[in-house]
Amino acid sequence: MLQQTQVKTVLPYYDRFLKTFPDVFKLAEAEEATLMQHWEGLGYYRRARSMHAAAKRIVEDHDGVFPSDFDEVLALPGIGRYTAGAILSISGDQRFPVLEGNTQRVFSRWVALRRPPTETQSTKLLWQIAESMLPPKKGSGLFNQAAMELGALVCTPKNPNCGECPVRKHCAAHRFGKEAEIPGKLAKIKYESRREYAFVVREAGAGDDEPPRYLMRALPEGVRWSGLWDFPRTIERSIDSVEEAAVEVSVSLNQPLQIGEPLTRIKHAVTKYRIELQVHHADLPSPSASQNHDSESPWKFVTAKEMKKLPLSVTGRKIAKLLD
DNA sequence: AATACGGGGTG
DNA sequence: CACCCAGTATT
Repeated sequence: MLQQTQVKTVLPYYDRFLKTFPDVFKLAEAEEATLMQHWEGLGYYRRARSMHAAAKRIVEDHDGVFPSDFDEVLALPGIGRYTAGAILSISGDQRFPVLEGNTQRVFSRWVALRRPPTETQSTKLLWQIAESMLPPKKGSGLFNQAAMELGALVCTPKNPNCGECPVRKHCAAHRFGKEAEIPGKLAKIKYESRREYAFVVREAGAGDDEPPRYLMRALPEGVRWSGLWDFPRTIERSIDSVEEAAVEVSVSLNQPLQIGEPLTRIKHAVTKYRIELQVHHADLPSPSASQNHDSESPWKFVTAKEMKKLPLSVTGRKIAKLLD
């Protein structure tokens, strides 16, 4: 959960997660949708799927006991060098270093590294530094956590609080007065603006006493928000007009889509993309077609109440709230 | 080596 | 708005 996500953000998720999945067996046998439900809003959803796969493998290959061998931990899905080192140093005080956002910055300043820390050579050097600074025998877990905590609370990206830093006397960046310029600037991200469209398709021909149902589907493997549910929407490229978007969505629905009134406009960001999502109502002109989709189709009509129990993307959730 | 993957917090 | 977060997997 903590990969690329601030501790403060994770805390409430973590507590709920442990209550629902108190051990590796519960996690392994859970439905993926249940897992995703608990992950909703955290982002980087592949982490949840990887964790699920890892739990299954721990049950199958390790008799339900988390491995203590570095290479076996590293081999688990979703676990790289950082996470393997963090787990083994913190849980068993094994002597492995960690290098992540915080320690990258802390050690870059420590040695006054000129180059951006993400360059291959820098990364190699920083891992060596992290390893060399570990206490020789006991205490690697405590050291790693302290180093990360120092980065999170004192040695911050902007306006580092060197006056409070317990190790400032040994920090090369501070000695040179270069703490503001180090770590070196990363290559500037090229942001890309996109316009995308979503459609709220209300089921035609439902009785007046029935709650309305809306078309949704779970995103398939290999696309954004894989494993989450969402309304029909465009994805993967910018689209200029609602008409063009309707055609695109019609293809995936395998039936024509009649554009209705605009409902809302949601701005959000996915990595380098800044997306303006235009949301329209829409109809399926032939009611029979809306009921007779084949069993291969992922699309389903869902009530607002049912949406509350499905894992939705954040934008999907925002739209769902408007329908309730 | 570059890119995809989310969403929220912060200055 | 730009940058960053207790990164990993894939191309």
